Amino acid sequence: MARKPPSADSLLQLDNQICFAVYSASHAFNRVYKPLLDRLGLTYPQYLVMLVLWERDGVAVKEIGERLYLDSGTLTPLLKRLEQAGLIKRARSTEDERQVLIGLTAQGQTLKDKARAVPPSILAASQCSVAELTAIRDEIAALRDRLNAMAGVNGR
Amino acid sequence: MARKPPSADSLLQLDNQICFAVYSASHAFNRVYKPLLDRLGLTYPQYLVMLVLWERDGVAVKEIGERLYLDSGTLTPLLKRLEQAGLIKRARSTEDERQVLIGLTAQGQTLKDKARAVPPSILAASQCSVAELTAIRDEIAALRDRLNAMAGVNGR
DNA sequence: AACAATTCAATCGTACACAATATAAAAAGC
DNA sequence: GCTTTTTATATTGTGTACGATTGAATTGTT
Repeated sequence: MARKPPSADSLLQLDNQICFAVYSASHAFNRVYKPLLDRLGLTYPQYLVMLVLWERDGVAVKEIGERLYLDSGTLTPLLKRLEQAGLIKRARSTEDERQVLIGLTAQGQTLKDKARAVPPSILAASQCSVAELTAIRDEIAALRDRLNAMAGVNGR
Repeated sequence: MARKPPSADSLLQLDNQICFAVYSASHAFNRVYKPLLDRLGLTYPQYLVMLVLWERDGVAVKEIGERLYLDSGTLTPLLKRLEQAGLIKRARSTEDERQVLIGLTAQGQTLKDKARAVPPSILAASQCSVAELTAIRDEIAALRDRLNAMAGVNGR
């Protein structure tokens, strides 16, 4: 058995772990988003749901879950709060009554205009060029997809 | 009114947002970690606290919070669960009674040996070279630090 | 047609995460 | 010395996250 390398346990060191970098960056993003989203009356996961709906209206809960990698246990109460806020409506599909279709209300549609102000503010806060952010984004997304494949999550 | 440009609202598209890449990657990491950490009887945030303590024992709650970017509202109940599990002990500092010092129990020390198996498994799941992961890690950490600076979070 | 297997959403229990507030100890100012 | 301010932790309330289970609806198979 060989002796330990010079920096014993370096793999267990917090700052060496990519997962912690990602975990803490996620929180950091949330902190930057919060004041911006407060103006829209949304939390960050709620904002993600709205992004999905602004891309395509009238989606089943399951599809929202597939796009955001969230399950019904998370989405059901979140969607109820969005409904409470008057931004979406929930209705069982008539073709397949197992599904609940999520649609935007007029108010939910309108909110998109205010939301356009958000991404530029984030870009500014990151103090990065668009090219840099795009590169990191694609690397992280690729890493995420490999991890999800490993954990048996079916992608989009 | 002009027609929409080819990629109207591209900034609002889910997959174009780096924050979503980070957010979803963080969840993906959690999914990969879960079965590994279940064997240690830890959740991921609990594992992070243990990493801090394995690096240096007998730290105040505040310092743990600074390293992990978490506040007492998160840490207090988490630390109580770790105490319940017999991995740590909590004791008010005698010099400064505002501080609660967190120390490893013998059992908490021992757990480090089992924990050494975790990082290699993560590395394998990522299907990346160490060099690639290191590069992404440092980019994300740098981004996180800029975002935190923007949000007024005092670094380490 | 009948029934087993699957799918989808909801529910429940546990565990973060953070804002806001409370409390108590220590430090600073006068 | 005594008040004010700051600091460290704890508490409470709201909102995610996710595993496990349930129940209703659909599909697949015989």
